[in-house]
Amino acid sequence: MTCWLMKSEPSEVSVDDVLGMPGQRVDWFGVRNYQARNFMMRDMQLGDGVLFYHSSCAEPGIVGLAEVSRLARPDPTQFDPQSPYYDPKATQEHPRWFCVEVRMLSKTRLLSLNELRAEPGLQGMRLLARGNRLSITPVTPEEWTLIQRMLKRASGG
DNA sequence: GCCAACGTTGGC
DNA sequence: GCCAACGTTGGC
Repeated sequence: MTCWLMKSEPSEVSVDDVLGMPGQRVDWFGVRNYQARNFMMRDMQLGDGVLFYHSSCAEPGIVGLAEVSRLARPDPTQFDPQSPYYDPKATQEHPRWFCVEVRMLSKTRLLSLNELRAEPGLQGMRLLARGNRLSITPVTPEEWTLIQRMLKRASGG
């Protein structure tokens, strides 16, 4: 099993939003970066673990545990002229953008970006790499295990 | 709002 | 294929 960290802006789709959706499932629409798309298209498997991360907000960090619940399929928003994610170069025959479906397993405490940065075992984490802007990044098994342990600890220390 | 860093576009 | 210009991300 591969694990992933997936960023979402809570003003668009928050962890609580997903928990309120049928089956606690959400389509990961709106990815418009080829690297992130390729992770979804080529690498994600059913049951892959997902760290749900809030970005572009007051308290960025991990806020939930989820899993890949459906394999990649064309992102419908690319075909919708009313959508901010509309892509005029995409066609039904040749879609450009794909999305997986993610199912929230549990809300966690906020594991803040600062706390992740301060953890010696996470110095190589892709999320924390200088200049990283990717909205989907792989998480190694070691990082995954360590983060599970951190989530069980109280925050602030 | 600022700005560093990165990705994409398009002329050549 | 190069690369300057531009747009976006995302923390602060």
